[in-house]
Amino acid sequence: MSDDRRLDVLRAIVEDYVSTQEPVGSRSLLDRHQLGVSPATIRNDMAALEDEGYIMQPHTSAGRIPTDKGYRMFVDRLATVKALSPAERRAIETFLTGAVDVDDVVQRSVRVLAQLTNQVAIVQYPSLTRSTVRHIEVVALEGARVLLVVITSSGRVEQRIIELVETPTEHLIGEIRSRITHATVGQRLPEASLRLADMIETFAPNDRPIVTAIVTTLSQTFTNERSDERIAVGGTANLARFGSDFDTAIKPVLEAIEEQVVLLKLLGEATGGLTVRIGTETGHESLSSTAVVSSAYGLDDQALATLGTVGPTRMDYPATMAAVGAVARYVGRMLADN
Amino acid sequence: MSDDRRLDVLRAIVEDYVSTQEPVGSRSLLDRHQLGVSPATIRNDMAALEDEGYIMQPHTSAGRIPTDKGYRMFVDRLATVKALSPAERRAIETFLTGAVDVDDVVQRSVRVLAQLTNQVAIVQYPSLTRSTVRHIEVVALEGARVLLVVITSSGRVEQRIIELVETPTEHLIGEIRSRITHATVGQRLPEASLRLADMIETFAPNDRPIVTAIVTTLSQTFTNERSDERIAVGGTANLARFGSDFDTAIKPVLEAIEEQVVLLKLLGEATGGLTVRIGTETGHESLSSTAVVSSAYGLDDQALATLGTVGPTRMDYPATMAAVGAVARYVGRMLADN
DNA sequence: TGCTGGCACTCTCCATGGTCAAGTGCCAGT
DNA sequence: ACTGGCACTTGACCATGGAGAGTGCCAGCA
Repeated sequence: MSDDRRLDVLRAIVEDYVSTQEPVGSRSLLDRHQLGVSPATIRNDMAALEDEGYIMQPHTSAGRIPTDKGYRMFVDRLATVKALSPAERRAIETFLTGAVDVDDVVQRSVRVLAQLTNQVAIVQYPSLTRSTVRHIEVVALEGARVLLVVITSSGRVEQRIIELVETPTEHLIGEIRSRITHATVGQRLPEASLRLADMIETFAPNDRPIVTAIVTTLSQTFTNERSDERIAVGGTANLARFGSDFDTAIKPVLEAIEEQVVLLKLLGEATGGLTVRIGTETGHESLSSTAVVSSAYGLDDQALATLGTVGPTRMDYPATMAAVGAVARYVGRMLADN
Repeated sequence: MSDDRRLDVLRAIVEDYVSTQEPVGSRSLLDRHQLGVSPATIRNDMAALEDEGYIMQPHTSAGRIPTDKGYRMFVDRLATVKALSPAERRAIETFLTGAVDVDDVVQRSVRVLAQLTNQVAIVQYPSLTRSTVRHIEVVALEGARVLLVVITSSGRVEQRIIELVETPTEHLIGEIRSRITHATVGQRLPEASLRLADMIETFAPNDRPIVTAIVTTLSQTFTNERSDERIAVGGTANLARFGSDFDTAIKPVLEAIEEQVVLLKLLGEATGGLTVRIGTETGHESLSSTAVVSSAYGLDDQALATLGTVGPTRMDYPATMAAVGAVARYVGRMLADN
């Protein structure tokens, strides 16, 4: 028995099942693919594939459907990369080009990704902790209020307003601004946070309460988990494609979306390239019929955050992977230009 | 035939149907409510209510379910206001108290509202056009870049970075800042935008290109539709309660959520108090089995934006209305304190 | 005039059972 | 090593036939 043909059969099963959503039998498989052998031969191959755990039967007299292991094999070794059509490339480009700020880039990418893949799209906002400080501004408002603004390398702007116990002199504000700028610009945020702490000592004891208040708030902003974990979700209407059983197929995904922490874990710390997590590989019981395709994006070589899609395990992997990869590249480029 | 009793029957039908989700017949209705009459009498009343369009039968030999008109009557004249439990009040309070900025207030309210009502919750961000300018900052960054920051009365902070054709002098920046501040602080944003336009003339011709660039960007920020229409959505997992038929019950709602414009229309320009839109009253064909409960929220008497919930028409109106009202009041208070 | 008990009727729901088609496993033959 | 053939399994589909819930209506009663 030829090993090659057996893998061809597996590929054919995955492709047919993905497009028809129905268990595929030996006959209908031959109708769609020229394998040059008879149904009986296919049946033997199928039996072997089933023994090895790549496919299974929903019930005795039905066709076969791929298992998670089967999809995994398909993704790793059988799928041929499907290039995006020029129209799709253009769609991504024109859609993203109009963005005016980081927020807008994220919103738009989530839309375009959902539309391209017909799945639920997730885009994580550029991580604060992985960015560097580009600019810091300290501005006195009315009374003892002070506005702090941080601009990061990815173009993200974070601001905080605090109320001091006493109104600072203009000179002090200027001094604080320039020393903070000197200490932190160009640093990664976590490191900048450390530098700030060291800086308090360099001020006169009288000024320290004010300096401490400002520095503490900035430090919090630098290491703010909440804003580091922000994500945008889109394409939830595509949940229709997940299956007809609401409780087992759709509800778990909606719940995961509500729990942003779960979503972030799903996207995972994709180190660089495309990551595909199939069924139980997601590490969540309730998402066993779900697959996640994700990719890091960033400026040049440096990963800023992650984006991806969530769909049923029976998805068109080559197309989805191509779309996720392409959007990740474009988003990275957009943020680099900024 | 007593009109009073007929309305009692309608109330009983609504209450039973909401809690059981099944058509209610004359017998089971008497089991749960002491109406002091026989089933036959109830049947006569039901027939009359059906003639008037308040209830209907899904099929000949089934119980009755309320029509949109029936729910409307219930909401307008029959429902007794259900006060929130102390535990619920406390939940809202503790949940919202921890918020650090406007963004956080909105995120938290959407969560608490979804949890209280077990429905899909929607909160519109405080409207820019209905706020006043509290503070404006113009800061020179490196090169010819300038950072503009607007702080509104509701505590919202908008910022924009622009690149000028030429590096402005520090003196010019200071001048621009003070004149803009003078012209706009305390004004509503649309009016502030008008004032800005008039201001350009007061500068020396040489400075006008720079002033114009800054003023134009600020003006755009003041009247930015995109950020005026931002909304947060939560509790989508509660869509499970909408019904079992995905395509007719759930998908339309998901699609409405994707189309933020539709959502905003749904929330509507609730002028002040609680607004309830039932079924076709939403003005959307596909949402005919959906009801929207919304309320404006704001500082004191001034409406800032709207929040509410989307649920099936067979919802617990008194409870939902109480929750929406309470959250709206708390959110208004939170933003006023700011 | 309004309420009640009774009765025939209608319609959905569900369990039953039989047929059909798809698909399988296996075996003997090439 | 592949193929054709055949017996077998099983879910999907459909018609059938109670059972149960609920109705409308009528005649009788306060």
